[in-house]
Amino acid sequence: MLHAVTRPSRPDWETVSVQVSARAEYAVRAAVELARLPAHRAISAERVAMQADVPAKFLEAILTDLRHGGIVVTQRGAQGGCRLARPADQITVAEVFAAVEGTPGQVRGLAPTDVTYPDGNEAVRHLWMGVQASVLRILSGVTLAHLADDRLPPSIARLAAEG
Amino acid sequence: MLHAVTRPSRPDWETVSVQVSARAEYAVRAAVELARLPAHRAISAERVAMQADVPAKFLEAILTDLRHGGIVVTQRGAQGGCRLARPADQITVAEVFAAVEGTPGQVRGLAPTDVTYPDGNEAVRHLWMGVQASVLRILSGVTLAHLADDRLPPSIARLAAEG
DNA sequence: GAAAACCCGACTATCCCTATCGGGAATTGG
DNA sequence: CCAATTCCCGATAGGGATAGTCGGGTTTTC
Repeated sequence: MLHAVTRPSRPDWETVSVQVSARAEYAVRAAVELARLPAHRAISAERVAMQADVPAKFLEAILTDLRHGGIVVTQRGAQGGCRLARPADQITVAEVFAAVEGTPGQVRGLAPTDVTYPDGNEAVRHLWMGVQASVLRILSGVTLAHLADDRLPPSIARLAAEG
Repeated sequence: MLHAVTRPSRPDWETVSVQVSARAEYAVRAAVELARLPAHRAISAERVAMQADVPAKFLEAILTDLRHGGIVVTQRGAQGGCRLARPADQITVAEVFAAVEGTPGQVRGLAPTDVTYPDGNEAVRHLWMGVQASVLRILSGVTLAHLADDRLPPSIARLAAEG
């Protein structure tokens, strides 16, 4: 028979799976490299791949997404390349994610607003929505300029330290 | 030539992919069903599966994880079944996740503390850690008792509404 | 001892993610 | 004009994780 042992609500083995896809991570790293260039200076995708340590052909595909998402602009031909479409302090990490993640905000393959829960189970859906909002809030608060300077807004740095 | 058009930092197409696995979702739903039982009352896995609308054999595997994680206790034999190991208000959703998610807190398949970034790119890693801490904080703030009553702590309900 | 119920390892099927390939189209410098 | 450079894009392969199933074994109760 078990007693109702009171456990700490956050034992140290307790974690949650926050998975950042390689695609998203590479996109951020690449964008940060671009953010470190002098304004309006373009460099080739291959050089970005080297500097950000990302497989070159894969990065090419990612840059296509970033271009479609309005994060970067590109220029073909000799002396072409790519650069940020806007100043680095006006591009948030959330926007970078949105550009590269094809299927946003999924709960079991469905858009969270579409998941139907029986009556009396709305709270579960709201919980997923809350998590999503929280993540979005963080990623919207960090710009490429922050990352290019290797810093974070204080509130987020505090969160990271608490981890 | 592009002007530096000032975009809103959160256009409405902007989302992030917060993926809740079927496994985790089922685990939470099942645990909530158990939380709604009278104290110390056990029911069979198959009935839980029906009530929570989860494939029966799959739930069996999930319940094994929950048992290993100390979330539920089970009793074999006729009139056996499973029930929560502790009062529902002492079990957080974070614990449920921890029990069922095999490979927690990954960034490209590595533990976030193990991902090495070149000098000057620590902020990126801190950002992932911040996201993770934020998610963990939310999931640690919601108990099965909350969900069984179909409510959330006010701060989290507010987050969900903002979504 | 039969029925109820959990227990568990093996297995399949499928999907998505990562990554690459090959060639085409634009641009520029000479 | 030509050739080098660079982006552009669809097709596709491989691998690993995820979802879900199967069959049979074990424990407990009536």
